[in-house]
Amino acid sequence: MKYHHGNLKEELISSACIICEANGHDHMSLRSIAKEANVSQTAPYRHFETKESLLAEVSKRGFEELTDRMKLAISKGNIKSANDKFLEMGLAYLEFGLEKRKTYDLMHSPIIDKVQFPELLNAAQGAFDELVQILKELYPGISEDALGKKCIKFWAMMHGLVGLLDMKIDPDVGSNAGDAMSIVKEDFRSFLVESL
Amino acid sequence: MKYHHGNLKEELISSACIICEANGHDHMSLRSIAKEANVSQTAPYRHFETKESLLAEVSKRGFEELTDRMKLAISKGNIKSANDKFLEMGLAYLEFGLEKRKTYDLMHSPIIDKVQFPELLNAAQGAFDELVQILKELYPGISEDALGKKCIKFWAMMHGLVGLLDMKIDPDVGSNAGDAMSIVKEDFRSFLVESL
DNA sequence: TAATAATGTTAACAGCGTAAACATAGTATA
DNA sequence: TATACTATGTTTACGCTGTTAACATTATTA
Repeated sequence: MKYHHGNLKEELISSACIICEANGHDHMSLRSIAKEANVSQTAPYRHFETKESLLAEVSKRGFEELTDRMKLAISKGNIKSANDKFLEMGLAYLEFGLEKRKTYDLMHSPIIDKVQFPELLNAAQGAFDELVQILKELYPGISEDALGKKCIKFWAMMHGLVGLLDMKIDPDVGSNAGDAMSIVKEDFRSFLVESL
Repeated sequence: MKYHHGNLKEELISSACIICEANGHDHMSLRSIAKEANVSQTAPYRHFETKESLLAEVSKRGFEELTDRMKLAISKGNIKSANDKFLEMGLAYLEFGLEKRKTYDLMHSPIIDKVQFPELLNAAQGAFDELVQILKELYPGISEDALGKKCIKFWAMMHGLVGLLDMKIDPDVGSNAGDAMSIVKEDFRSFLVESL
């Protein structure tokens, strides 16, 4: 049993990522993460100033994965048109939000002030930039102003869609035709096309 | 100094509403609320099973206020067309989300399982129904299926817009033309019109 | 009037984030 | 190589939290 762990910081982060996605960030205690790493309850403080800064790291990795997924989605070999790229990217965003719902919640939780964590802010901006790029391709020659509005519109819509699925409000207006997720995923293409 | 407070439940709720909006729901302790009501730390447990159920009540009142604002917005005397009604309602939604940001966060926070609080679920559905009604007016004779999609689209967009403003991502794509809120509010009408 | 229900208090529990003081291991310098 | 320094761990302790159990007081009902 060695005194120094050797790779504690990394293990704490990846543990935190797992626990966060499993339990939600508000059911995740620093102490339990430390215990899982077989380390004393205060050991994390050699690597993170506060619990919040560990959560910021988890959030950052979330945005990095989201960015990766968005990039991957538009680089699939058989996709040519900007339109298709955009739709694939939107789907990738949605899928990330649905698959990693708890992490997604953390990423958008007000408990972490992104201004206080520049690297996190940067990671979030990275994902947003993917949308900007694809919209520039989709609307060549668009003015900066119009582009800004498009970005807001689509980012908001995608973010809103993910959020909607968590609300238990039935989005299909009274009928009981299955859960929101399947509806959205099925119809997402036509849904977005209509919005273009 | 009387032993029985007389109106404790109501006072706890309204205190909670205020503290929640001031500090955010995760910086609000049951004990502090009890103390503010000059009552012992465990007194709230005579009226609420858990802290969560008090928060559920706060959330419920949030949805009720949101619904009221949406109703009020479309009943202004000088508004005639369904189109205008819809835009006013959207603005009302946005304004609520921005003015009562912390409460809005609670209302959409995953820490409260709406299924566990039927009255809360009902209140949330009430707000959603306002959107459904105005969209039915806006698109007379629309199929249930198409209506469902419209609802999802606009609810998601409005919810997403509110969420966007909290993210520190600069939504105007690089320029520094002020904060997101003013941009969105200024351009909201043309923004939504474009989306209709 | 007596019993009961409603609503308050006090005391206590375990879990939490965090700080301070201390211990050990690895690294750089003389 | 010996020594100082830094990085990284542990132990202990503090105040705050949500919640439960046992008890006290008031209001209501039979």
